[in-house]
Amino acid sequence: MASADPCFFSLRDAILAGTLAPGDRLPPERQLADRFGVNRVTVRSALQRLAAQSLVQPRQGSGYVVQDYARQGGPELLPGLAALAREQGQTGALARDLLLVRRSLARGVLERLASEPPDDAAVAQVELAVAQLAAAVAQNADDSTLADRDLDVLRAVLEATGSAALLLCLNPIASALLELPRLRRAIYADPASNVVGWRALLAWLRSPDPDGVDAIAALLAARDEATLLSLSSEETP
Amino acid sequence: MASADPCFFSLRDAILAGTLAPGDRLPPERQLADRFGVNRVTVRSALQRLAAQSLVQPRQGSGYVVQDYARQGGPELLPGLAALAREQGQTGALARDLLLVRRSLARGVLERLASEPPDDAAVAQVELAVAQLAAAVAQNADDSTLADRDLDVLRAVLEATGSAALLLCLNPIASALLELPRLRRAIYADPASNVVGWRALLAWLRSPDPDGVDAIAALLAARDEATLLSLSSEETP
DNA sequence: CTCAGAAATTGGTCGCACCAATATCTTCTC
DNA sequence: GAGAAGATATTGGTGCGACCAATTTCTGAG
Repeated sequence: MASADPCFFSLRDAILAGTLAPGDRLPPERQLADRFGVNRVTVRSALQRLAAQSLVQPRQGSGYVVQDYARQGGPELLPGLAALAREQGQTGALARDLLLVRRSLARGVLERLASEPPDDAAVAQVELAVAQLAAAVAQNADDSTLADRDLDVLRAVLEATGSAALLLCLNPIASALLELPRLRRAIYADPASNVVGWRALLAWLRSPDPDGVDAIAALLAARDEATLLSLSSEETP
Repeated sequence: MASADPCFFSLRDAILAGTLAPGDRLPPERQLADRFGVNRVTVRSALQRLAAQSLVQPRQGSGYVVQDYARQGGPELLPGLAALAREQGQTGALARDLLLVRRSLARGVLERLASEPPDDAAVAQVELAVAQLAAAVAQNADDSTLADRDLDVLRAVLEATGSAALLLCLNPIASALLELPRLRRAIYADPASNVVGWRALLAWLRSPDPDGVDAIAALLAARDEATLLSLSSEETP
């Protein structure tokens, strides 16, 4: 009852790690099936998943060619890269990048909201999400729960813009963040200050003015800075 | 010799358009195979592609449930959404969002580069990309070529940061932009000014200082503003 | 009415056959 | 001997039928 997962992850990790370089050709399906001890159908299932992530490209009659995921791939690869980085203990650089992207998207949202203030219902949604986060903090919830609540807040803010593109870009970033337990802990090393930050954003949301964008952005940047500090201090022990 | 594509696109569009709402269950594989006149293997191939994009989730014994792509999906859905919006002639909102995300990511890059100036080799790469774009403009290349060259510039800038996350986030945005021909034309309505903009960024790159970030960001924003104006003026005729 | 167990439904895997596109080798021509 | 046209082998794509595993639904005993 061998599953398709081992085949998928084995090949995926080999590509992400660079063991299989762009331009390389994979062994033929029948051979892979033999090697992994599964049926060709199962191998094909795994290969199709790889192709869906732009990691390989099938060429009938020729074989599967490894793609350059840096040029073709999307952020859905980030969770996998995060898991890989974690195994190798090199999460620092990736964590910094993820926070940067998140912050950048957040700033984009602020600019949008400054020019088009959200309606009251949307603000109420954000308010609710912040309240639930605060409640979770008060109950000393585990950081997994806190992360979920925190993401709900950000999601509510994004939904206030009515922009699908922003939401879709954030989702994989969020998933990748959750793949890095240490980063998750670092983000919530000081849960209370997180709530304070969101409350500041909420206050701005109620009367959004362009001048406030920089202030909020600076606040988010400072928060990420603190997170990274907390993360690096945790590296040594 | 029916292919998996019709099945895939039919279901995908139904989900993106909302005809199939989150929580709905798809007809069973065998029934879909019958309806589309293909084998179950082919249907499974299409369904696995949908699952890879978080549009559906298979549940053994139960069926496929439609997911809420706004919460689960990633930006790899944007090209599909773009194609759908184009058919309905409602590209304006999506175009604006795409430009916003692109601009936001670009600003994130600037901040990173301001704190960590790129090495000379990376700057040279950007220089080369700008030169090739300028050459294409001088030759009056079609906007498809221009778009590619333009993206190469942005890619070179991102690579200067050495950040995989930023690159992976940009890729699907770029693909989605290319799915909107009108937007593509609007971006290159005035190719020369594009080159000017990149040259300004290039100049900043050679001696990046934090104070210049806002200036470049404003320049990018103005550029997008002009693009949207050009796009909306094209709508009426 | 409740709940345990049987039956039906449905996705997951297997094995084999055949088709279509590509790559490689063979053979013929010059 | 070099190049080109055709034959052969390789390799991904699809079809068919079967069985397994998880879930749901139906059935009947209490």
